[in-house]
Amino acid sequence: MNTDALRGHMDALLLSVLEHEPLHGYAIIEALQERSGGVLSVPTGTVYPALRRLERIGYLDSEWATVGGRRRRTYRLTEAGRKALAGERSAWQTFAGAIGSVLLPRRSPSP
Amino acid sequence: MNTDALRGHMDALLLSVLEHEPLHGYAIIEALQERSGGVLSVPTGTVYPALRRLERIGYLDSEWATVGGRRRRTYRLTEAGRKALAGERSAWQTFAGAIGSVLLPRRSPSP
DNA sequence: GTCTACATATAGAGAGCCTACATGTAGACT
DNA sequence: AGTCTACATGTAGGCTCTCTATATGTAGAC
Repeated sequence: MNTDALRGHMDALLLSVLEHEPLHGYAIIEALQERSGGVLSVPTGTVYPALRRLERIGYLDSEWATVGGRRRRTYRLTEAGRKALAGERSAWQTFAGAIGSVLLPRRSPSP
Repeated sequence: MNTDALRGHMDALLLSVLEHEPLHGYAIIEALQERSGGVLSVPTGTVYPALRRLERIGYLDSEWATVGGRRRRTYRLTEAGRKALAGERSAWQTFAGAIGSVLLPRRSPSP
């Protein structure tokens, strides 16, 4: 389960994972996989550029840390990012509702 | 509500709309809009090429008709398209479930 | 000495959705 | 007669993002 279907939803996923705690890229990938019950395996070549893009547009900021001899870049949500997350969430609900109602229409209830 | 978010889900939408009756492009666009409660306004430049693509890979076939002096190309689901639709539906449910569980986590239930 | 896990990054390809434009009929209104 | 809107299909080109593949390096286990 892993096509281009993610397109347009990565931002929401990344912002959401960072909502309650700052994380570095590698940990974000693990968090996505864990939170989605193993469904979302997002490759590093997707996540790292996306994080930089989100930083560039002001939704994240980052700082370097060294833990156990390894360099990490830790990302945290900005205020703008927090607002964007709220927007992304409601957009997702609208979107998923719309797709759902086309794809999985409920039988008309007994009259 | 109309970004690139549709990417990867157009096939499912089109196949689904054609499940119970053949329709021509223009009518498909209207059906999508109606079924989604006005949320999905898919431009013609998206739908017509997508329909041709689906026909090329064997999920649809089409024939021309003239109704009230206007030419229509009516698309109908093939057997392969019907199978693909089933796959798209379950893929959507997996996908939406995964995104949902990342984006809208339920608070842990009282222990 | 090698392998795996941890950790980040970039280049290039590919897919497909969107904007804009082109074309044409039918019917209503002025 | 002329214009406007709804109906109806189609293509070209741009753009953005995701993915694959590759590169680099540390730490710890075996």
